[in-house]
Amino acid sequence: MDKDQLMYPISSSSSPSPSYSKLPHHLHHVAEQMKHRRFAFQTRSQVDILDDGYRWRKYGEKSVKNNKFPRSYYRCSYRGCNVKKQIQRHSKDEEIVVTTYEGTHSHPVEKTTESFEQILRNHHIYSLTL
DNA sequence: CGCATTTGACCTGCGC
DNA sequence: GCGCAGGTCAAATGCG
Repeated sequence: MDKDQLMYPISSSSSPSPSYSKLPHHLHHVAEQMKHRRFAFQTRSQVDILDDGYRWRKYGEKSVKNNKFPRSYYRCSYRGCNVKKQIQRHSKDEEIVVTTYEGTHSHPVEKTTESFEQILRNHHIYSLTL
């Protein structure tokens, strides 16, 4: 199949085009800033899927080297929202779940307001990186 | 039917 | 180049 055809719809400015080669350099820089808004935290939890109030659809899973647990890739299922997250377990301490968010939601939270703050409240945060 | 997940193939960047 | 690692696609499949 023709990958270049069906890759990403070139719609908004936030389309995750795999290459910025056609952009001027200063816009390249801006695009970089916008997209790589990412942060991660680690919690001690039996389940890897923490309810953060958003609806996610899983789009991939890859094995991680030196780790018997895979990493799961999710995308926010709100139409047009390109926020992603990945979840994996710590290689040394399998009780620890590492959740990484990337991007900013372009829409309000759909579920209850509690969800995300409850995660911070009910789980012990081991590390947080911006 | 309309959504989500599974899963192997595929892509891309990087080091050798 | 080649091979690997990380990331993504999409057809098949599952489920309410």
